[in-house]
Amino acid sequence: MARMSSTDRRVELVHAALRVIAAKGVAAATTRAIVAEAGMSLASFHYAFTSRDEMMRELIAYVVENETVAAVDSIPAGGDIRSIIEEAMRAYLKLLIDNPGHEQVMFELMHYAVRTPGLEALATEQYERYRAAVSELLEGAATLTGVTWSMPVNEIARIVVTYTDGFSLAWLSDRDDAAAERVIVFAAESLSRLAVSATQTSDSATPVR
Amino acid sequence: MARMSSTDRRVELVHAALRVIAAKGVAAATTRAIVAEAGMSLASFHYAFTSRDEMMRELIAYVVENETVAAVDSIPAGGDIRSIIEEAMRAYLKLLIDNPGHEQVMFELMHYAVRTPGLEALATEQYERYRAAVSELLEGAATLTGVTWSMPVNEIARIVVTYTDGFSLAWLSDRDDAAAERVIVFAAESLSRLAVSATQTSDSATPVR
DNA sequence: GTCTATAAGGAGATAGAC
DNA sequence: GTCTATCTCCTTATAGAC
Repeated sequence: MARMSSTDRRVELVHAALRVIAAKGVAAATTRAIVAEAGMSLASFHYAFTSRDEMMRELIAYVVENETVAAVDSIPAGGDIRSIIEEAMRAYLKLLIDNPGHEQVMFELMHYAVRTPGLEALATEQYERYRAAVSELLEGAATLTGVTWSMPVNEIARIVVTYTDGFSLAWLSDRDDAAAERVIVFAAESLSRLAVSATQTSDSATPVR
Repeated sequence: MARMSSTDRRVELVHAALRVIAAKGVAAATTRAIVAEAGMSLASFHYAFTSRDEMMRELIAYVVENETVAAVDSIPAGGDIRSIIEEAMRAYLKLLIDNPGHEQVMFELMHYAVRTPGLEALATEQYERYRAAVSELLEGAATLTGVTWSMPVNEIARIVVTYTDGFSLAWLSDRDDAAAERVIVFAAESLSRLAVSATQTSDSATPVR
């Protein structure tokens, strides 16, 4: 194996670990399985990382840093706010269906982080980043359609993530595409009620309470 | 240790395993940890079960069979349909806050089942049972308040479980009670729109689409 | 039926040659 | 820097005494 900077090696090992985890779960991501996937020797692992724990910390930090919701790229152009939300959620569902392993890894890593002393903060940060990404999407959609949100956008993002996490778990358990889409239709409808047409007075919208 | 029927021993070992998992996660539920928790010898484990895998199958089947949502017992008596839904969800949130380990175990076991060949069906069944329990609650609440549901109750139950799973995950990651309650307020509001006052004609209600 | 003792293998981590 | 070989510990599972 050619020489490689320690940083590159760390990144490569993290990627290999993610592939192993996606294929077989967190429990199967032993140092041996990881180096086999990366095509390295076992000693190289401990040359790059002092311990498996350190690698897992870096892996989760990497995921939290880089894995923002990919669906954020694809704001559908036309339509009203309801259909934009619906289409964005459908796009996310498609990602899930096309690559169930990926989303399951996110869930498993989140549980791992919550369980592991010293890593709890990473789980919190992971969700903050989800909400931040969704918030951007919500603001973009509002601008596009000329509405304003009747609630802090971050609060709405929390509801969106509640929906996406919820139907993702259900889908992972029963793989029922149609049922997930029905939930999405309901979700988009309920969320669009939080949008106020900018030309309306604010109390013409339906407040939540 | 007194003699004990093999069935009793199996049940006791499953309970011990659940305690270990709640405290330290699925990965920490080794046969040794389990028998230590149960106060048995290692050999007793393999007298009761042929393998750890068999125990895990029985454990998940046990959980799926017995762990229906405890909040179902506590339908709040007074109020309209919206406040009943809200109070029931608050009751569930209280369960979560009082015993986070329990709900986390449910999530982890679900992921374990989805990952393990031969156990996928148990994950599906777990969610079906959740929905069945919630469906009962929804029908009870509808009867109590004299409304009918404008959608199949099982579909509404799916949305309810989407909400509860979603805000449970978020709460596990950030422990933000107030944020969870705000989601619950929104959820109850959105769900109550699916209720049609029995004296109204059905099209006076707001359909989802 | 229940125990102690142990087999057999996989895990993380390290020593030391090159 | 990277490798092979190995250490030590912990895992599931079993053998065999009582």
